[in-house]
Amino acid sequence: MEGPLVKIIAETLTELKGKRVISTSGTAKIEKEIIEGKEIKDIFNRGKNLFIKFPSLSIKLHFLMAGSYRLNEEKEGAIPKLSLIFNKGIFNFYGGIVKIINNNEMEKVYDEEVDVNSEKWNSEKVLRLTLQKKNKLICDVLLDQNIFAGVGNIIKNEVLYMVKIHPLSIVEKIPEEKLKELIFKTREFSILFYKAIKNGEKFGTYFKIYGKNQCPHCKEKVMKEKTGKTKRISFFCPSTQFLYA
DNA sequence: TGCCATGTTAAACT
DNA sequence: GAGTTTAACATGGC
Repeated sequence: MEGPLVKIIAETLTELKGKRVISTSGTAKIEKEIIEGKEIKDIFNRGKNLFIKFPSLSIKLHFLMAGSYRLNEEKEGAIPKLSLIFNKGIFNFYGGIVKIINNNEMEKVYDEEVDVNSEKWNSEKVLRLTLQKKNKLICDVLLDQNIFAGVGNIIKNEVLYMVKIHPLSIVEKIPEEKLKELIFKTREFSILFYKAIKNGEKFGTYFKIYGKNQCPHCKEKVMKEKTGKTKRISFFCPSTQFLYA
């Protein structure tokens, strides 16, 4: 699940703010008791991570591919990883990963300035961090959550296609202006993605290359292969997208 | 029905 | 020790 969707979930869950956790349950191997009796101070996302913030510590939820949640109901045939039980109501989280981290660490490790959907997104910082990965493949760098928090495999493929850069291009070989264009496009597309889902549009409405067979630009067959260290699938058109190598 | 994938982490290797 | 590969997790969709 990519950043824009997690942001929407975080916004949906803000109604839990101010609620006190009466008890907890679930299969997650964490010290759940530690949050019992505590009040939810905030709910927000940083990239793909969803944070439920309590005084001094936070629960970090990650949806991975197939995570989900239910508010005030159970999900049929699934066992919660974590349930937060309130005086009135319950929050259930399924699949994914649950962790408890302290708030100092949260602020230190999960930088809002690299979150493609954050108001504090800082393009100069993202450029600086990207340039440090000079000999890496751009397809891998785009998935680096310390630089492009919230960007997932779909956004990766779409933005590379939009700016016509081949996924196997090497960072230091890409002209800086072109790299800037790519960086701004990750932001632009992530916001578009967010707004589309908010407006109830179908998931995938704006995809041009992800999951496609034919390049919309030159009509050639789209390549589909696992690329880079991350070995995630890249959909790309070798004719339309230039290989900087 | 079986397999893949909007993803990450830790263990097991080399 | 560093780098790479595999396994595990969970489930909707094709």
